[in-house]
Amino acid sequence: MACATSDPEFTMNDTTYDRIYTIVRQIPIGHVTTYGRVATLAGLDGKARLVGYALFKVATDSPEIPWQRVINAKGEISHSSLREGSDYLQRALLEAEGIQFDDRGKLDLKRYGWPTPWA
DNA sequence: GGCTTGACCAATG
DNA sequence: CCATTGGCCAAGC
Repeated sequence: MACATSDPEFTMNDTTYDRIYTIVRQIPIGHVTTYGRVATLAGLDGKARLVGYALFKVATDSPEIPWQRVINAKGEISHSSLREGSDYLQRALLEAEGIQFDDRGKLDLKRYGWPTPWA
């Protein structure tokens, strides 16, 4: 099979997941985005559910992906039964990037939202 | 191949 | 603000 692409990251087929990985990797430090936003940027507008599901799978398989910078539309960190207890870890990682959280564990999307400027 | 579950979102009441 | 509903797609059984 002929692979004309020189980039090892784009040698894979443009599957749903590969697009999500690419978007998440482009999130700069100190900024965050929502699942819906990633879905839209990945061409999966309205399918935010896929982002969450796919991202979770790659999170454990691809530590190079800053999945911690992806949160829900409420500007809060989502948590699942499996990740319950690790929610603090995600928050700690974001705080380490200079992101401040509210008492309720929320952050200001207007300030940390990406891509900027936030709508 | 059909049913259930899932890190979601937007709209409605 | 919280609860409920509909939608969308993929993976597991």
